[in-house]
Amino acid sequence: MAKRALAQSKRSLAVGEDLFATEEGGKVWMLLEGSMRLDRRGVPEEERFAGLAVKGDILGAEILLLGSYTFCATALTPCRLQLWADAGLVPEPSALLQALVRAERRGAEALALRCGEAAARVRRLVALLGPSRAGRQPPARPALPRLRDMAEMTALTVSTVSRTLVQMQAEGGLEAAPTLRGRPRLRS
Amino acid sequence: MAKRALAQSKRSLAVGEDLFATEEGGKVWMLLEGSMRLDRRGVPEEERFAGLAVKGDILGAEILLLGSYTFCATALTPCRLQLWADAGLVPEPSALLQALVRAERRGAEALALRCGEAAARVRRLVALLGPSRAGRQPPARPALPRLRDMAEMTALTVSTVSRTLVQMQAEGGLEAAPTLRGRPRLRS
DNA sequence: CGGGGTCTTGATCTCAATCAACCAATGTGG
DNA sequence: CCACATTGGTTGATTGAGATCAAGACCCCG
Repeated sequence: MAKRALAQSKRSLAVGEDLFATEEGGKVWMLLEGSMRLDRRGVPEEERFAGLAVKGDILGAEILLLGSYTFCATALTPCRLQLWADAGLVPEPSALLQALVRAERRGAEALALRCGEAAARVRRLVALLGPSRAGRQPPARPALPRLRDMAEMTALTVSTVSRTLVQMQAEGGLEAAPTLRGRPRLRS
Repeated sequence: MAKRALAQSKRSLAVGEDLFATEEGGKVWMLLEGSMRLDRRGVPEEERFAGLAVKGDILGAEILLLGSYTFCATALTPCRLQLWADAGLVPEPSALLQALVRAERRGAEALALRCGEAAARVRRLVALLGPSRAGRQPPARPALPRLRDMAEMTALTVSTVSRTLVQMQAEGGLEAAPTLRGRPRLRS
């Protein structure tokens, strides 16, 4: 069983993939690499975006209390995850406290993505999930999410985000953005 | 000591009062009545608003982990609070989990206050902290926060919020808003 | 009474939404 | 292998919702 648990204790997601969609086995994950968005299901399109997760954040903790997931978590960039808790593996109080603190901080940051001018918002967003700078292996994939996602997070439109990014990298604000140009996501 | 603890286990706040400003004794509170806003300190005015708390939410849990408060909590409406934890009184895992779930939910709601048209945002806001409807004793004070606060939460301006509220109560959308007209806050 | 805070209201202007093409990359099916 | 559909990104022209600027009313307090 130790072996089986180990085998299932890691996961990878491609851009656009959904963490909780397939499996309903109440597991809680920690995000090791990449960034994800949380969405409320069954809400009118516009106001679905419910939160953001970056390296070290906890996803799906509500399953331990409620027995079902509140949000739907989708990969913004390629992600690696590690099992953090499930019904048989309850986290320690200090770990829970840490998760709580991180959740509040992340909430504040997500809010800040939605005030000020368009350029400032986009800049804040890339700063938030940008630190792929220090990455070792050259990131084959562009570090930025799709424009559609960035638009929803910042409460802007795709057009505006595109214009802003173009201008940013013209001004050098985005260090030679790794050609985040068009290609459909690879589905399973 | 039991008596002392009891004596200090409740607190009340008037509109505009700050929960953590005076006392630095690392305590964690639960909001029993009213609503509060969280702010990041030392941030350029605009993007300070960091979160929202309503009845049942936990405030200041980070003190247990970090030893200092991350946010500053200010009363939007008159508040009553109860001691929830401190250095000597650590909460149970299930309570922590509950706090985490509530924090995430509240974060999502705060985000939703910043998308869509102005009218929709204000409507969502009053719906969120509005349920003073079912209140027993007639609320002497208007249940709504100051326009300044509502403006910052919705990322609108005071002018726009005012215009929106006026129109809402003209259309009956706000059931006879209890004359939320001008009066300076009462400070301590 | 004067000062500082809150709310209201009007006039003007601007930033980003909207509408609409268009290009590039991918995958699909004949 | 090539037409085609689909998805993601870019760009231009126009428009409108809300910001901005400004003034005034009201309330409270020292």
